[in-house]
Amino acid sequence: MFSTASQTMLNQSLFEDQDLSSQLGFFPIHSNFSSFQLGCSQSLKNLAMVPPSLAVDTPANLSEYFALKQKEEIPYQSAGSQCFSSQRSTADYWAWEEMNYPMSIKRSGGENYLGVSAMKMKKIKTRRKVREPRFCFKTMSDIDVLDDGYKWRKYGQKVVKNTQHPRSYYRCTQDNCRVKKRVERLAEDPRMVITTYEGRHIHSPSHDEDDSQVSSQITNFFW
DNA sequence: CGTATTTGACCCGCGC
DNA sequence: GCGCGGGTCAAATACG
Repeated sequence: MFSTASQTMLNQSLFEDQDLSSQLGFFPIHSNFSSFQLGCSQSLKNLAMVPPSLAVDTPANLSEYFALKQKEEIPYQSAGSQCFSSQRSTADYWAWEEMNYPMSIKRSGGENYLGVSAMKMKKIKTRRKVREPRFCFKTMSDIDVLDDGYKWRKYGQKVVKNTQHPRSYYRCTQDNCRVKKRVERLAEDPRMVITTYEGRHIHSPSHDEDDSQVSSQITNFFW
């Protein structure tokens, strides 16, 4: 069902580092992207992987998956148990999300460097604040801002160190909805777009289409 | 003219 | 304490 041209290209890209992916149970992605700087096993305790059967490979599928995610219709899996037990064949995993509790990790250099994401988790631990749930996608697309059914307003752009592509920051335009997302391109492969969502919408997508119909179609499609 | 984007300034947590 | 760097703010600008 996902045997599209983009899927093939995506997999080729993702499989570049077979060792690390099989070792960690998820794909090593752009080392300069803070949310993906989790190349150590400890961090997996705080991640939930997207089930392979629900892997999405195109912007359209991303939109569908995101819609489901927002409605909590897709159960989260604990990466800590899934990745290192029976599910060793994790080649289809390509996205992850943070679980909503702090982790105790120590910062280390090189490939195991933990970026902002992890550092903020540490802050949360000390401040006893709960971080908004986050999950992210790696998608092959010419379009930076993928249509996920929600309306976003850009509030910042930043050139992250050691990358040539700027990271863009968006906020949901809906009143009282504090969902944010970050969009950036992979340095190693500019064809890939990484979208990170933070928080959960308090409303349904503001699309012109018939949302309920779309939703039911998606549900039937997956389950 | 109202709304969205751009972009430099600013904030703040972290490591040294 | 200081500097770095990611994230956010907000004034200026663009756009319709």
